[in-house]
Amino acid sequence: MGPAERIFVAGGDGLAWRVAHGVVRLDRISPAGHSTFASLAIAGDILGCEALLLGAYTFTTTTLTHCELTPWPEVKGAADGESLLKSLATAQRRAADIVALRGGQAIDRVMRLVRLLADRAGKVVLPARQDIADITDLRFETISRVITQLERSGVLAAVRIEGVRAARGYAVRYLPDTQ
Amino acid sequence: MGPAERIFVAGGDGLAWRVAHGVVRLDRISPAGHSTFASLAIAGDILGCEALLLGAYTFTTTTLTHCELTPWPEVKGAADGESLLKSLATAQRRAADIVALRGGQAIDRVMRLVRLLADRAGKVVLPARQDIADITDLRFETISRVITQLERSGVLAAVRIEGVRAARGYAVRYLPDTQ
DNA sequence: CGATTCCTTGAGCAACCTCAAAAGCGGTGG
DNA sequence: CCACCGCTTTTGAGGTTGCTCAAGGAATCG
Repeated sequence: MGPAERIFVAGGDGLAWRVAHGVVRLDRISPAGHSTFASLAIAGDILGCEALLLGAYTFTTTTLTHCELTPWPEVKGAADGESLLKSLATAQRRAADIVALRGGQAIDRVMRLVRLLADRAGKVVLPARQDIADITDLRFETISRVITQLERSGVLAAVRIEGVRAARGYAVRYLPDTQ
Repeated sequence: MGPAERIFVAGGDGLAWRVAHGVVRLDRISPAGHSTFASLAIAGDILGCEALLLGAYTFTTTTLTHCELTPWPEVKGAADGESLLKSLATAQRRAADIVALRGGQAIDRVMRLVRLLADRAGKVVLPARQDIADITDLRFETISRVITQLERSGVLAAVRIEGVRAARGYAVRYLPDTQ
């Protein structure tokens, strides 16, 4: 799937998915109907497994970058206690990551997000400025300024990303750092 | 348990618990050893169920108010897929609540927390200023000023809380509101 | 090539932070 | 009972970060 595509909608029913590649945004929908950022899912995370029991998705999900999703569980009926518990533990840790993305100075929030999304080699395709702003609870103008600053200081460098059409990627310096 | 007591420590092993009453703080411990706020657990939430599978708690947990905890699951071996999945769904929603506590203006963050912690009747025992500050990513001086402002404007009123020794409680007006 | 959307940059302002001092609160021991 | 200690909370004054509003530039898509 490309960026900015809807995967499923809160309240609907359907399968669960594993994010094989890419970044997915989870939004909670208020009674009034407007959506607020709730969480992120990245490679390895499970999406929508609550629907297996409850028959309804909790969040509305949207791709923020090019994404690959695979049905979960791979084998029907294999959603046993152990795999669910592992999924729960991952979700808890991911939630703590997201909370951390909303604390501290603007530049630190953005760098924490960059590190969260970067692959081992330090390559990363960032979401749109407005999505980064929603994630970090900053304004998109602030995100723009911070990224400009990071480029000028050499922490981020624009690079071609192979295999992803029309996506501007970055190479990140100082990857192994303060978590 | 009283306030500011340690329940369990990240990396340790032990039982899982259900929060019957009170507010519990979850902290992630960095490799360097200093702890950062990760999440909250309130009445009904499950604590440390990841240790049932992994043999190690993910977070360090501390009580923020007077708390009652009960072992979970109530019946040994009853931690089946269904109850785990329900616990997972609750944890996801709680995580979204916490993320929301770190967005918007200071007064809105504090009020969102107050509403999250208040009981049906609108009574609430708040955590210490410093803990509220850690939760909302504000400074404790800011929390103090905001609470003073809420008292002066009549949104919060100091009250006696029955059955809790030496705890200053508040009554909250405007409970059923923007979530 | 025009339309739309996203991104960049600037200038002034408001919200929150920092630093500091003093007051309140709870426990301990004379 | 009162004096003292440590810790938390309150309050003030001034500084900084990030927000608001605005305008123009770049990218994308039909």
